[in-house]
Amino acid sequence: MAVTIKDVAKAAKVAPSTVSRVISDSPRISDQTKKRVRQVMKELGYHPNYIARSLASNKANVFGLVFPRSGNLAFQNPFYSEVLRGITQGVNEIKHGIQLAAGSNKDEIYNNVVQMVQGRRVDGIVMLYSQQKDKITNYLQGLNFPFVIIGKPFENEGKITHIDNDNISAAKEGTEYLLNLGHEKIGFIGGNKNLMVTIDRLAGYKEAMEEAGLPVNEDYIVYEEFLISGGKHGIEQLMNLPEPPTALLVTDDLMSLGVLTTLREKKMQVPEDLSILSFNNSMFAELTDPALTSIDINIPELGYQAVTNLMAIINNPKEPVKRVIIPHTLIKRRSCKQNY
Amino acid sequence: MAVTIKDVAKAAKVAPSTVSRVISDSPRISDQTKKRVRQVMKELGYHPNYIARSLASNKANVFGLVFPRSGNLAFQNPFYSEVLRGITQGVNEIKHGIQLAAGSNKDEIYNNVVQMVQGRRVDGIVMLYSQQKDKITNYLQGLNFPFVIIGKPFENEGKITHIDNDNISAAKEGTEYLLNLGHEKIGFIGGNKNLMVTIDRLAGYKEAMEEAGLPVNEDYIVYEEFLISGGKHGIEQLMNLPEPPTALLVTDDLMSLGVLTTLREKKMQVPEDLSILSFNNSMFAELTDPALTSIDINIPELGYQAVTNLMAIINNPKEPVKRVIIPHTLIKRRSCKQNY
DNA sequence: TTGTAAGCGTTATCAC
DNA sequence: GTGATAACGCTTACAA
Repeated sequence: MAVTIKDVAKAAKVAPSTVSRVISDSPRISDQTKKRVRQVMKELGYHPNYIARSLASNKANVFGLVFPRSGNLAFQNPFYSEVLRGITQGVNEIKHGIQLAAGSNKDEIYNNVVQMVQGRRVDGIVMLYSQQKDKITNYLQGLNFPFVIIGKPFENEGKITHIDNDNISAAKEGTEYLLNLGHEKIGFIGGNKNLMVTIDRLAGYKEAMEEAGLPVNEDYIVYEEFLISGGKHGIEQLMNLPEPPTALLVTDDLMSLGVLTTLREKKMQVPEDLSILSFNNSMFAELTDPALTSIDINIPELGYQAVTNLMAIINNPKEPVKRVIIPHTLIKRRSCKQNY
Repeated sequence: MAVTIKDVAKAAKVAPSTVSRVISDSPRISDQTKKRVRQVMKELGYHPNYIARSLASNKANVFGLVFPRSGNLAFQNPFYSEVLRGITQGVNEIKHGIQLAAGSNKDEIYNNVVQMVQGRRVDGIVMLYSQQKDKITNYLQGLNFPFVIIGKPFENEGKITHIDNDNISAAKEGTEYLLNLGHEKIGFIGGNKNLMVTIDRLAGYKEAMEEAGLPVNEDYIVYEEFLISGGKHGIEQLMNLPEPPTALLVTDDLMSLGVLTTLREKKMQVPEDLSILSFNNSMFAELTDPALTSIDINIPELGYQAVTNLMAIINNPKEPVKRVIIPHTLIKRRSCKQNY
């Protein structure tokens, strides 16, 4: 069996509680004893049993991460590895672990979350997506369990701390950029209709169109998955219109990749025949041909802030609800062009 | 505070131990009591505290996953989301949780692993990569802690259960496919030199060349990261040779994407000017132009088998060491062409 | 500054 | 079949 606090206590000729205090570096222990106890810990190769610690202190020091379902291929989007990078950095700074809730369907993930939460395996949850009428979100809220959302909550926006971009403004600015290039027939390829990110980006698009005094043509708006294939389907629909758009707002780089591929098959040139303004500025954006003009949303920072804010909520139950907005930047590359 | 086993016991007028037995569906409890206790559990909304259970039973029911460092962008490779899909399925079937060890540098990840292991937070570990002289692998082996590797161990191959493809054969078959198309000047773009997958695929490539009686030109062999940029750098080097190859073995689809992009910039045609045989058959493979001929290695199955075999090791300490080989398939698309 | 002892919510080993 | 009760390894009043 492994070395316990008692073994250390015995060897150092102190009480177990003293060892515990040394571990937590309590100021009420003399430097001398600390030194001695630490020495013994080292000699015996002691390592705290976190499970026992969790039980006694009622703290897991682990956060749970909720992914969209992995059957849904959208989960292959580089968004998740990038956000994970920020999360990883955050939890390492506060010496927390991360546990995943994932599965091939909604129920599986939901059960995962219930077990993490009720099983006391995590102190808080980061939701990596946000969508309408989400069972998990409702569950956590009902329990008043600490959690944050990356994205904008569907409802109770004022009650749930969330880390988001200002997607309305981002899409509005993107649209305005295209408008300024002289485009009027601008298409919109959104993600899943239930996702808040889709809803917001669409709103920004419409706002810009309306402010420019242009009609919002519903035929120009399509919804697809955040996937290469989504982009393919989306562009197919738009190009089949009697009067196809001259520019496109594509809400995800992966989709843009699909759009580009399909257009190439159709022997259409980007940006000569069609301008594309993409979102997320993932690693693909600068590697396509032409490189994509894309709105960078600083994905790792979304993850990092999620962790930081979750920790704040747990440490202080009276922590005010926050809406943290991560700034976005339009990265101009070569997929947009003046329209004459 | 939450409902405990004692609350249930009191309400059901039985002993806590009886409740515990009902939970584990012990055959020594009458159906009557089971029914009654279960009823009470439902009424009170009881959920077991897994932390307490872990402490008492000395089982975490959680597996740890070790990722390559997230600073290393290679971790953005779709390989990881795909392998996660298989792992997720596996752990859900056996009702286990998953905890991540990740970080921006080797030490961070190593510390993560030590904490998971010594902190008793996990019962076993899945290594999602394999490379030479890996500190973590050595640590786990020294402790005789249950773990499996996805890929081939650098050393002690006969002592570590691992889930792998037959990468030597895969690369050999791929090379032979190109040879049969009439290519003789075949280049090889590998991943990091320390990765076993690189070493094996290179070996297969060389074997095929030698068996065909062709010289292995070291200039034709380059090592890059499993990234789009890796592909770009790789192809740059090869095209700068006085006599560039007519066909390429590219050991990752993401790399192939980079190769394709660079070639397009250089106005070179695939497969007319250069044939490309790629690996992994990730979601990009069929979406590039031309679609990539790629060797499918069934990534989710690697993950699923990793979990299954890890569980077997934990359940039976005498479980024999295994080398599980997941079959590969050459998926022919449009990136390879006869050479005249 | 340190020690004693109760308790965290289970499981497991005895009894009966 | 079921009930006491002692672990599991730690934290944390409360004492001293």
